[in-house]
Amino acid sequence: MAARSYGQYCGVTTAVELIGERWALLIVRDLLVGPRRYTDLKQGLPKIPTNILSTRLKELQEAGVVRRVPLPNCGLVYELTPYGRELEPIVLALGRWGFASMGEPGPEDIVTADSLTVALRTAFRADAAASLPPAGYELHVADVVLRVHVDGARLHVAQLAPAGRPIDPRAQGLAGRTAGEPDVVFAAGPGIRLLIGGEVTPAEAIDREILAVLSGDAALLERFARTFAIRTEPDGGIAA
Amino acid sequence: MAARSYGQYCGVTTAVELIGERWALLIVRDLLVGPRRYTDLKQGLPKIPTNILSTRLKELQEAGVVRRVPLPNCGLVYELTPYGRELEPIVLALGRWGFASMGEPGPEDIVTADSLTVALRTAFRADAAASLPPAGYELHVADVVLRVHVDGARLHVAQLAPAGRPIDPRAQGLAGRTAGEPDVVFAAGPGIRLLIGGEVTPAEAIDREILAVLSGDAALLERFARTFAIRTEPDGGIAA
DNA sequence: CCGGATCCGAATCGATACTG
DNA sequence: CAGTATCGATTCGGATCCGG
Repeated sequence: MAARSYGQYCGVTTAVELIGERWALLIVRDLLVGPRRYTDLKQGLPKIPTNILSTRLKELQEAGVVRRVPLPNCGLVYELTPYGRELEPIVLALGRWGFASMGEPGPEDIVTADSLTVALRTAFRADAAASLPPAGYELHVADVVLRVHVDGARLHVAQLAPAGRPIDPRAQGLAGRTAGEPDVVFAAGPGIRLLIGGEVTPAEAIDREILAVLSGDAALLERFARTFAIRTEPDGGIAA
Repeated sequence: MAARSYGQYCGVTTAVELIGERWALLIVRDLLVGPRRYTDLKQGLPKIPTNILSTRLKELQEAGVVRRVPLPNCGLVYELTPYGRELEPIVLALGRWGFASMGEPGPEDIVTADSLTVALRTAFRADAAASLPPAGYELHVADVVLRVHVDGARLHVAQLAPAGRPIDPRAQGLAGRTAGEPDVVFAAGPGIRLLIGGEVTPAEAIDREILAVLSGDAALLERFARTFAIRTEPDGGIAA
């Protein structure tokens, strides 16, 4: 095998040889949310060919990034090793960087539960959240529903939909019952990017129908916008 | 054009579409050191096919990462845009992450001036350096010679060899005359990785002929090892 | 020499079908 | 559920060539 080498003895080169192949970092992104079955990954990455998925999983295991874990009951999951988890700050930083270049979504572009979960993590401002009271949000984007709890500098995201079969049967029932009801429930389209990016205020977002409050206290959207923010500078750069 | 899309509306995906193609991040790595001509890049990435290099440069320009700048006298250089420079912490973090997986170099693996320069930046500990007196090092690895100056939390690296034609003719002569003579001059092979990784002490490195002091004060190697360090944990993780 | 463009075989990727 | 097999479409790699 010996993946096509760049022929350099250098840490960056080594890293790119390990996780630079097509799709590899997106697999890592989804596994950052939690262990996933082969099928979960396939659904979270609808356009990945199955042979590529299995090839990448093998390569990532060989690289020590991913581990294959048989489940006690049946089936198996892939999960990040501690070494793989070290990629978290890098993937989040890449997500912030790429955010500045996201235009309008193409007709084929979708939002998945895992990508949105990671997106919230990339935008999460622990510093800003720490000085705000705890809050629970329920966020609907396309067919994805996330229950988001912010408590001080801690962020917790649960995926209510699409509801895949839970990996751990003991988790059954916990999925829907996540630390009480949310304080506000709202639905958004891809334009939520504008809110995160600070290009519109929550009020403007509602006005322009980028976002709609389904229930709860609409005033909490202000707090949401302060908690999840990626401010891009005029030159495309990322502030703070 | 519309590069092969991953079909997701997500910051990480966007980032990977912009800089995830083969060779792209290595071009960025070299440009982080400074503006480079087409030929410089080709020499710094000896295994890149020239059509790939020009394709990538076009794509990176389109992505707003790289800018093509005609020189006043003649020729032209490529340089990172402010947006491209935002990748610096990401590339450095990737270099640290990949460092943990660098084994012995293969027979075809080389060390280039730019890759070694970036490697020093990835390993640089501003916090440790800040509490140490200023120091000048001259480092020889293969045919690369770097003049490294550390002054508090500031790191400056000049490339003495291989001596390419300077981009700015006014810089002529400055190349060799970099803020006085170094305090210590030493030569190393790929085993310098062990010193940076904390697997050997400077004394052991000299004993095992990983490193040889050519002139100056060998005691300064202790300071070098504290200034440039990537500590990897048993699981392959990266400490601090 | 610099800054590429062109051509072509080899390797990889993508889409679909199929299997234990 | 968790992949393997197949095969055409793309991309990559290596070499050569070209205009300034």
